Amino acid sequence: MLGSRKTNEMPASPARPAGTRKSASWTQDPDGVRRNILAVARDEFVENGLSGARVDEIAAKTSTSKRMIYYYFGDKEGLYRAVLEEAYARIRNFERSLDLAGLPPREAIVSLTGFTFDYHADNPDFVRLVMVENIHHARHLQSSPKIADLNLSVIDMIGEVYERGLREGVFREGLDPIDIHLTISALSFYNVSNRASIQQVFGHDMGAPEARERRRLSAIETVLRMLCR
Amino acid sequence: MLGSRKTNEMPASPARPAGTRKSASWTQDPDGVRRNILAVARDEFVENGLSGARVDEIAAKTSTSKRMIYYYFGDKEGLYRAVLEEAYARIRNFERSLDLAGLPPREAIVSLTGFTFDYHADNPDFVRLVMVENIHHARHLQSSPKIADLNLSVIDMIGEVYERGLREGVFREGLDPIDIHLTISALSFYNVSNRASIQQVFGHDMGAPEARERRRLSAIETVLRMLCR
DNA sequence: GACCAATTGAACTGTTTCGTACATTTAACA
DNA sequence: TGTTAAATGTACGAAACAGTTCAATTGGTC
Repeated sequence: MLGSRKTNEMPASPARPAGTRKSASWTQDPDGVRRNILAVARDEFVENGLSGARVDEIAAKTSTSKRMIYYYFGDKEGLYRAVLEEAYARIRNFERSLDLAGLPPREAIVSLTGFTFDYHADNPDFVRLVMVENIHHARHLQSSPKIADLNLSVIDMIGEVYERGLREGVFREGLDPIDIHLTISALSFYNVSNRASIQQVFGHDMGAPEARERRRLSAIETVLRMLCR
Repeated sequence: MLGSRKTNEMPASPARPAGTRKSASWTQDPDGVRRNILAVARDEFVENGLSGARVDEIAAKTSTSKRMIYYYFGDKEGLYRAVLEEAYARIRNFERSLDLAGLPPREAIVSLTGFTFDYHADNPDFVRLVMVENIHHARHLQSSPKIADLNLSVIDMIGEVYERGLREGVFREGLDPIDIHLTISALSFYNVSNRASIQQVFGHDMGAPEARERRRLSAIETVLRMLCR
């Protein structure tokens, strides 16, 4: 089975022909180099964790050199922090793209749960990065600015939908938006984060398309039942 | 705040007075030494992951020496595997202690969910170890014998209770015992595994007693609603 | 108290790994 | 075309680290 682990190649600059790494002539493309390093680094951190990842290995897989990693990111932790920030920026973007205000409460919850589930299933790298970060007690999230403010928007979104559902009489009272979010997240996260151990212990592959689809429907149903009267 | 990270000291042998590590005289207590090493190693692996943990550091924190680690466990991976096996053996024991057959279906599910939730909350080390193992694609669970058979019992237990609930008309049809288990696990695991990142992003501490209790009730309620007509 | 096997200590080895020094090349622009 | 600052390559240093060597000590047993 080939290509199960496809490395994010992404040439640093279009002017540097693929296969001719480190050729004599190149176009200045600091942003491309940065992105290239970040993509490779994410793969490595996701695969081996923070301590497990090797700077030399990352360097070897980029179109540039180890020198550039330190040039742009300072040190290994700086690189890791950049990877982490990018990952969180992405999911924020995703969440912003949701427009629940236009949907009836029930449909809004179905949509939110489905999208959240899919985002996790489609982006195991994000899930694994969050796992790695939690092993490190989220120390790097802490030292990183601009992460705190963003994700509160999800809670606000849920709060708005929940209020609406309450007024329309479809949702039951006494629920906490954070609790709702945690439930949706837990049901979306766990299948991906614990896929390997579940596979080993139960011989059940959560990644298989049918299993995933069944689990998706189950998650949506569960969240609905949690909310509705 | 002292003692938030209490190292499992556990002297290797009673005859070796605490504080007098490596004294001239000792009692033969291979099992005690083994347990001491395992306890310290678990702390280190749980705290730093497999790659992050340092054999020298583990050795320094035991009442014995690095030599003994290699003497008993072969190498770092062997030690890690032993820690992992012990952790799974423990939760198996816990699960065996449950007697759901004597309870009416609803109460059985309430009990199972509550106990599972509590076990995870009370044993963050187990949760973190499973996270570490999943980062490594559960490679060590695979190479370890005797892990597969044990946990199927939970599924059987759930299956039995579910069947009973169906016959008595309290549960709805069409559910899969594995799916039920995954839901209970997800709701129990996530709060612990992602506690640090949730704390950072939402400023909400899942570990605080009130938050934990609220979440516990929510999990039970959610599982009940998932199952009942 | 003598013997043997289990158990232990300390120093050491070879490798891995992060990070840097230093020289050099190149793009951009006057 | 000459100047300058940004960008890059190579080779190296120093520390960290897993695992080993070799000798020695000790407990149990007869």
